[in-house]
Amino acid sequence: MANIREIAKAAGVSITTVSRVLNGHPYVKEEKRKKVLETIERLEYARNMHAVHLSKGFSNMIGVVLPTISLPYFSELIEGIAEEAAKAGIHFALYQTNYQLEKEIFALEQLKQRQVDGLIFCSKAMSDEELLNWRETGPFILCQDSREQHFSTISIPHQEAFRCGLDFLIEKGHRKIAIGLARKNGVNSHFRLTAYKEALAAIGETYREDWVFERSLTITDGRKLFSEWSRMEEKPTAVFVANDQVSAGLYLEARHHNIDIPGKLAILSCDNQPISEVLGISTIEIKIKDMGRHAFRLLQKRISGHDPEKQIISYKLVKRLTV
Amino acid sequence: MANIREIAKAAGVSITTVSRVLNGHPYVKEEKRKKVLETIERLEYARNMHAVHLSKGFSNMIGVVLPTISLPYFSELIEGIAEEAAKAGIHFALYQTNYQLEKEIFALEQLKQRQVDGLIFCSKAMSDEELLNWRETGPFILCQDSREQHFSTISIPHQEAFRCGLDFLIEKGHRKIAIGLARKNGVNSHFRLTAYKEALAAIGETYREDWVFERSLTITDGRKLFSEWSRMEEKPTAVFVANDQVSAGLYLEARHHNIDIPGKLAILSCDNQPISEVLGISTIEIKIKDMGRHAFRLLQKRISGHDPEKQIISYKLVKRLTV
DNA sequence: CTGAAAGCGCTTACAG
DNA sequence: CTGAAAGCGCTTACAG
Repeated sequence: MANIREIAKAAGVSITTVSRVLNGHPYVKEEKRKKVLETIERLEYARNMHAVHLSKGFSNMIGVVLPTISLPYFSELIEGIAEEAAKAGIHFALYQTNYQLEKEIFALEQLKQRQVDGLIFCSKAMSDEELLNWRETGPFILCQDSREQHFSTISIPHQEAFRCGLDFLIEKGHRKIAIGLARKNGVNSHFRLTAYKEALAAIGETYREDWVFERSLTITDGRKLFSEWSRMEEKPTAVFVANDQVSAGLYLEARHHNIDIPGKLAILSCDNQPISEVLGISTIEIKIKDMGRHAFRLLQKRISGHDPEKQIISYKLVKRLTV
Repeated sequence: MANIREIAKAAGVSITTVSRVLNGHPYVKEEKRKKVLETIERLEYARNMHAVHLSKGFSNMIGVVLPTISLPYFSELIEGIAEEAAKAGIHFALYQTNYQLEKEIFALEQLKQRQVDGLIFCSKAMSDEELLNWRETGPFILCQDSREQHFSTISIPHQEAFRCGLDFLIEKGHRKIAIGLARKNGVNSHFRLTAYKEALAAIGETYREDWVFERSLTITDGRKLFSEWSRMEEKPTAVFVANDQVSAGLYLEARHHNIDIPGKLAILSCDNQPISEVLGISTIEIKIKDMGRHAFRLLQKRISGHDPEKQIISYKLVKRLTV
């Protein structure tokens, strides 16, 4: 395929001039510009971006690190990122980790090798302390809270939001409340658990470990959660789970077994995905797509040398029929 | 950041030798190899991949072109692609098009500029004829059927699969059957429509345009579909829709209005996502993730110079409670 | 406004 | 086994 030298020769100008036309520089006589453009068209020339990247030192590509894309939470987050990235003419590569540390390290190595200009961690397994070691490697941001001041973060105030949901349940008369968490060791789960313990303390209930369900992420997990609930001797009257997929599974399975909702079992979740609306499930709305959009802009700022900053995304209780 | 020259100097060897170590070439004295590795470690050296790509002429990165990632169909497809790509140590960039022609052209231009080594079209708006003009640009494959012999394709035999679903409905006594399609002008929709017309002809029913719902993709679309159904003077007794999201929306809304399913309204869809299992919706199972895996391998073959080939993914009728 | 030349950081025949 | 040198295809001060 043609390269810049051939274009220059064919158009009867210097390589420099071709490059100027390519990059939209001013100071090129209109006549020459036309000639060059014409030649490019005729020879079907396209720049070799590898050379451009080597020369310029960056690639206009960022990396998005996440456990899996098949959860609505993450695919919405990506949508938001993708939207802003497209506007800015920036590409992105996806690094699926399944929360495996080595996959996260792999992504960081890509950053080090300049494969990408920056990284967005949608969620991670690596500890903040460990990630701190990579600080000099290149710019990255987190879509979760961190007290580490060197990290730019965008997050939902999970503790506060979760507490808001718990208080709503309590206000509705519930005292026997179980919760479902996405991961055992995630940051978000940590904050939610804290909110849970605080809320229990506030109403004088004791914390029961068997009322904290873990690894609840999918519809299928929600269905399993119902089985566990129904096998319990002493049953919680309300279950507050991590996302609408879980609540959908739980709700549908419960309905299937003719459980009175919210009479016998109240259900609350987070996200406000379409499915929760169809099913009439009460939920805490989180604007995930917005978070993705902001995440991208935040990374852009870091890439262009701004100091780290912390951003917060708002949430909102959506009352429907399951509480 | 350190470059290969500094490593060479610090290790007391030539640049060539460092490169050999980096690339795992044989013929490097163990002693030197160790020394180089040590130096790399000490200086925290990482290759600048832009230079590697320029030198080698490829980037180990492919592009995945798709309308949106927030539909389960596509996110599963990506999962399959991602899985194989990770095994092969290949990255991928996502190009979301929303079926906009210029976005698809953009992706093809990236290919031309060597930004990616190849392209997987998960679904596209561009016609086969137009895409044919890009044949010389670089390797790409389609995840849909095409009679164009120059394209590698992997596909579900949509016409056959859809007919299988229709025959199942007919066998159950339905004659007034409506269908829902994802897009008006998609290839898949075309095949499904053909199957529909053939099935109607086979039972001597006339084709009614108002019984073909279009743009039915999401849960919300499924709910709308129910409203349309309920407003109809003459109601179809069965609706066969494009995916489990739509059938879920339709089913839930119908249940909400106390419609007897399948007595008053039979529902069938395609995919067999978890949600169809939870709701007990009959569906045609399509192994989308498998398709993604094979799609990646198919592209790999094209990239390494193999001739185009056509692959088919199997399907299976899953009988549950809605028919 | 224009061009010759150095530089980006690798890989890889080629010669030893 | 090893290294000097050419080459990948651009960009960008610098000098005019």
